[in-house]
Amino acid sequence: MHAMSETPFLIQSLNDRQREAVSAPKSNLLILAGAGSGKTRVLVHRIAWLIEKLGVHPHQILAVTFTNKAAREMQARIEELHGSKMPAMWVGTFHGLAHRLLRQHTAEANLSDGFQIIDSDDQLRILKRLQKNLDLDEHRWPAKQTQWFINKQKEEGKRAKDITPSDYYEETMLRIYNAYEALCQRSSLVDFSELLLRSLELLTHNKDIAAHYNNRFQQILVDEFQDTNSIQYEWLKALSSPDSNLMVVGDDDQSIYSWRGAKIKNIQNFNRDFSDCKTIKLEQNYRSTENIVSAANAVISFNKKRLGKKLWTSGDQGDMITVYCAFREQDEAHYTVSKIQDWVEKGHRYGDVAILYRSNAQSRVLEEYLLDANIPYRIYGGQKFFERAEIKDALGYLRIMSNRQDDAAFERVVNTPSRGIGETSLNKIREHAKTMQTSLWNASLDMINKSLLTNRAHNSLKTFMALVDDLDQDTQNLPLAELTEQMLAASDLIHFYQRDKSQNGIARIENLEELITATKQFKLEDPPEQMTSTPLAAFLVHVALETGEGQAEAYADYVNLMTMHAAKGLEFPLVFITGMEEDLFPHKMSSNKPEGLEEERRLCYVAMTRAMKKLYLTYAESRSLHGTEEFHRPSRFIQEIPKELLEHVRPKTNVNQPSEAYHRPASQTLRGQKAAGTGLRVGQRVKHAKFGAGIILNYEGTDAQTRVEVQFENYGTKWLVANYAKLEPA
DNA sequence: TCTATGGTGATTTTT
DNA sequence: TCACCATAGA
Repeated sequence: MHAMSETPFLIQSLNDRQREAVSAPKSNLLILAGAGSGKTRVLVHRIAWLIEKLGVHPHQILAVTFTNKAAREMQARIEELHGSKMPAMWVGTFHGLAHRLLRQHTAEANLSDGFQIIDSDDQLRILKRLQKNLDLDEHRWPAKQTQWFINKQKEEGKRAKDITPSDYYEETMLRIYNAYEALCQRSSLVDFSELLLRSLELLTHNKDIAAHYNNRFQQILVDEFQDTNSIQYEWLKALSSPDSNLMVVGDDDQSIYSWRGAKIKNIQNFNRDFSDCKTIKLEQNYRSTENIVSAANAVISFNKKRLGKKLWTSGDQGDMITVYCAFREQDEAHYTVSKIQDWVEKGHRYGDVAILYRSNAQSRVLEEYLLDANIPYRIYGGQKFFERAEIKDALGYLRIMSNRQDDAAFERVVNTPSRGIGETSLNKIREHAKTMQTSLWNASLDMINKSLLTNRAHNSLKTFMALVDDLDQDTQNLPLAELTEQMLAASDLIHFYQRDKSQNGIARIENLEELITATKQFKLEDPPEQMTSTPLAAFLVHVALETGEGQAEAYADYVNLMTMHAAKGLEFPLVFITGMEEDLFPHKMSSNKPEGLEEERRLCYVAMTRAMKKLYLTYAESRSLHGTEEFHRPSRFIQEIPKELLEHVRPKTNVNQPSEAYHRPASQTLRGQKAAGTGLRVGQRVKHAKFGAGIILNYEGTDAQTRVEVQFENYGTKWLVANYAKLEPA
């Protein structure tokens, strides 16, 4: 193997700490990897080292990530480094690997071979229906909240039977939880948290199976460890043994998902839970300029609960960090756009640029200005392909063709497009299914046999069921793409959406066509998918675990818009962090509790460390939020950055001599704007006791210190403190 | 079954 | 403000 001879060279290309991590003897390892410190590199090299130097067989390695993207990247880089495919190694996401375990042992996991995975949207629909069935008022018991409760319990490893209700609320939640568990079991449906819980139970209830994997997985590696939740931690414990080693890589300073159940404690207690553990810190940053690194360090140092780590770089000092104080969000957007134009005029790409914000709603104004300036952009984290309504409809048909007991799919498609099975008949079917303790499909069959429905519903239902049965029959031996095309035609879905001539309808048809393309491209590559009974079932598994992100054109040159959360793991030469305002960032929902505030600060650290060359922080003095004009102070995070790293910019607005850059937004956005706390507006005519008549050009500040700039007819322009100047409207 | 209207509430999101 | 929802009415 040529890889053997390459290894020394590759090792040399690492820094001391990285090399220490990669070449450590077999042991438990905690790698604290700062932003941009090359953690994926270390993970990948460690795997190569294990195989080539420490005699570990790929078969004995388990590598876990959070996202499919990260898993794919890791797999590709290992294979590239090693020089060949490594099918024996398990690389995947927590959910993907849990699924694989379950497929491998369906019987022991008490699942049928054809079990399918549902996403959170399906889960919510099931719960809504269930609650209606239980006669629970949807206002008093919002299904969203129930969903949250159930997932929370599962993530703590708790089944309905494990919980003793302490009040009426929990009692009710448990009733639903029980009904939900029963329904999923009956329909062979598994939700995301169930994948983990069920596979954990598989291991804890079957000592021999656990022993098999304990013995097999000698080396377990985990990426983004700071994001693991309780059940994922337990899951890792269950797969490891005293004879195996865990290498976890993470950064407590980048833990931004506690609200999703991630436990920082996992990384903080790792040393204690896993004996004989060595900790290595990767602190050299290869991404950003020194100024950016210093600024990020300064901000994060305000957090109290840290494992302690300080990034450094041997790179250039770089530019100062520019702080732009805008009057309004339009002004902020305009400034951002103009700086992007400057960047591109210097010969750089749009694709180098990221605009980050705390909440999705902030993207709108930015989009308007980008559109206006003809700058191509892309928003990350919109709706995922396989989550679109029309795609889910199509998948609903495919699912029920694959498994008639799938109640979620039945509900979705029985009357889509409408074929005369209304709410009344559906309720009867649901009722019947409930009393018979069976699926909607079986209940329908029974009702047809016993003629329990009105004629119209009877016939419609019969047609629907025949449609599904026939489709299934007729397409048994067809390739997936043809099967899908037949289904779209026979179900009338295509025609249903073709009738919609709007922009929206056209897009939906395009998406359905895209679905056919997806079926054409789908190959049975992953072993767990091979373990399903049919190619169709395999495809359904694939789409359930793979939401269809990131198929962006490889060399498309777009400005990237995304939330700070979505930016984690990415890097861009030029980064704008917008909306640096108190109550927006840190967000007011988080800033009351110290833990919340610390997480916001970590988010700021994450956002800042995305920037490689140049970082802009922008904020607006006033911003319309939920319909009202709000005034926010600049974010405290700006003040946490040492002054000497910052360069402040503020639009100058002088009506006589408008400065080129701010001409347009200034005149447009300032006019009519209220100078806070003064009762005065920009553009308003006023009279001063000494200076006489004038017009207000600008203002500054938001409290008792607010100053206004007035152009007097006979005395030129002056800045006056509004509270003292006694300006009268004229 | 489709459309219009009003009430409501409004971080962050992967699988 | 705006988008999403549920409900009512044609």
